Amino acid sequence: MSNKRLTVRQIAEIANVSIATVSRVSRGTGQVSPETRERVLRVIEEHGYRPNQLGRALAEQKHGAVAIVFPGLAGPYFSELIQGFEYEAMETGASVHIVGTHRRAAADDDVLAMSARVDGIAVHGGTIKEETLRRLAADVPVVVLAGRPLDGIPAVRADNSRVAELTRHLLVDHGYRRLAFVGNPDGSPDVTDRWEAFRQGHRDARVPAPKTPVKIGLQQSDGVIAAGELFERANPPRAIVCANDETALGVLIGALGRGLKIPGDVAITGFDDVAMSSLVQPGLTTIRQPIRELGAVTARLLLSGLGEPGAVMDTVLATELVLRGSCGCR
Amino acid sequence: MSNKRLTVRQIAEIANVSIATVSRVSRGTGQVSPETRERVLRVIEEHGYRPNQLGRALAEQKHGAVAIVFPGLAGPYFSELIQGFEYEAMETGASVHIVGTHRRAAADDDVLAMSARVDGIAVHGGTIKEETLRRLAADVPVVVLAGRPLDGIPAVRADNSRVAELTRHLLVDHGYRRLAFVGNPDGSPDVTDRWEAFRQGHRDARVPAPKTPVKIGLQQSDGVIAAGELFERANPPRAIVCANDETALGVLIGALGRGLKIPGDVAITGFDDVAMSSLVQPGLTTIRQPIRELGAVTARLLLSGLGEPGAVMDTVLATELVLRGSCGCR
DNA sequence: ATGGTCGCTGAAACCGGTTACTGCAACGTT
DNA sequence: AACGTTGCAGTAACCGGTTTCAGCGACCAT
Repeated sequence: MSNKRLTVRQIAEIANVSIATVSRVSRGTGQVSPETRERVLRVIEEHGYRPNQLGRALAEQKHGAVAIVFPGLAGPYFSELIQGFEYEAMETGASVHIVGTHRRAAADDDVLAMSARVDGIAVHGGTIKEETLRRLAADVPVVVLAGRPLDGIPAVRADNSRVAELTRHLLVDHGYRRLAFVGNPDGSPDVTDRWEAFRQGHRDARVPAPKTPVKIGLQQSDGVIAAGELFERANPPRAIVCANDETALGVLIGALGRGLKIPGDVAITGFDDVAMSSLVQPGLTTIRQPIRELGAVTARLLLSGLGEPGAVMDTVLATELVLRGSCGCR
Repeated sequence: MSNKRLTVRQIAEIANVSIATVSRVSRGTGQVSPETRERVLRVIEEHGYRPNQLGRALAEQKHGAVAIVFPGLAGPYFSELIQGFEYEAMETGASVHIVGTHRRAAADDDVLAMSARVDGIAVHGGTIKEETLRRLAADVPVVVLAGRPLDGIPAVRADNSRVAELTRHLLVDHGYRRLAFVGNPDGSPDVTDRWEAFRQGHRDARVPAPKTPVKIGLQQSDGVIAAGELFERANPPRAIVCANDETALGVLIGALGRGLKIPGDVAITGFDDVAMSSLVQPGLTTIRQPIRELGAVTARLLLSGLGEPGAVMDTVLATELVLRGSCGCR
């Protein structure tokens, strides 16, 4: 029943005014006499007129939309992140495009093409090549989400260095030795930082750190796989620091499935503090990062225009150590 | 370094042709002599010209974009679904808008507003009011995803009736009595259908079905909560049929945390067959639905135009019973 | 030589809005 | 009475593409 939408000119004709006046009334700008406004409003109401988004966008020279680029959206982390971003964007009247690069061959090209459709793009750290990122930033405002600033491209991220504190806690407060790190530092800037902080924690405690991490993805199922590898070792780790809660929960499930006691046989920690982490038995010791806020701040930054002068280049949100049972506390 | 983009007219002037010719060359339509084409292409190449998306969209009267509306995107189900949708849409050159209605007060209005920005909208079952859905469909092509067709609005969904077969398997093949259903039929059409099929399975086996389900959300953490309720009952269920794998995994974690044996003390089943389900110990008996394909089919349907005549009104994708250890098999 | 066809190209209309500028009438000031 | 403001509304240009239609020269057939 899609009857053709009316245009400004038709509304103008019906209301017996010019298109300029219709536009002024519909967007509430400029001055219009009360009677005229009333009359035009009635006509608009009656015919359910809503200005065509394309015409408006072309005239205003802006899309009223932003995009968020991320690897794939598996797990609560990305869900929260995107919802935070989307909620904030919608609040400002901007719609949100998504581009998942996972499983896509020409991802970088797709991202570049997206620049023609939006007023700004948030790119999750580690999803596209630096070179692509630079070219993208030449076309449209860009913010790196969960990564480091690059050549004038601002970033929004969480304080990953707190993993050093967590590591120190395991080494010093609990006296554990033989820690393992689960996560692939090559995959994302976040994991790079956390692995680095893990090693820093060892240095701080003057304990030698493991040479390599267990390189694996960030999903719960990856954690289960990691558990398989770690617990089959001749000399399994006493404590496992995971790059995020998802993998930590996977490791935890893998451990429980093997009849291991947590934290008696092995301590496990994560990063994020997702909903599940406080529900499992024992509760997962982790580092809380404000995921939703991360997305929201990014959206705000993107939509605030990214003015040249004293622009914010690096926004680091505070994180917090959350001690529960899985590390041996309590 | 955002040097202003060149327009058709500028390219035309440089190449010494008319804007019509530039347009013809850039989009490869109409006939242009080889030499002219070559010359224009060179200019386009040199200046990195790419047609402005807004101008093009206005002229072509289409956005080149579709939207997907869903409650919230927690869990692997929505991830897969959206990725399937997005991948297929991108393949066709359409970009994807997302609208999460979770936590949003004016969700219905937002969805309606979105209709001005896209060529089609996929709405996940149960996210907006039927009335809104109807009004939406008056403006733009709509497909209901994981729900039933409504007044000429086509739907794409999975065969939920297989839950009856699963229920029969638990009742007859394993001889369990006292089954419980975890999931809220009021929340989504999928759960409504599965609850209905659960009762049908009881009728088929001539066993009285429980009066009410455990009304709870679809996330893993909800499953943990459901476990709390079920296992504290005086007469806990012998088998638990969950509305999806997420809650089933939550229930499983809750059961393991209480030291219960699966399937010895309690059998647990899910729906979806997400990655985790084959990794837990014991493996989760579930019903596999082609989530990705569901999203992809929806996108294809939306982008194929939804022609009037013999249009497909209801697409039901096949599901498959996957028997693993959690029901007592093996 | 004339008329018709074909291949190529350009002028101009169009998509549907926004807005700078202009004009007009009513009013107040000297 | 002449002149400057002020409030309101319309004309037309513009945003950046696509596409219809017409024109023009080359070629071929009569």
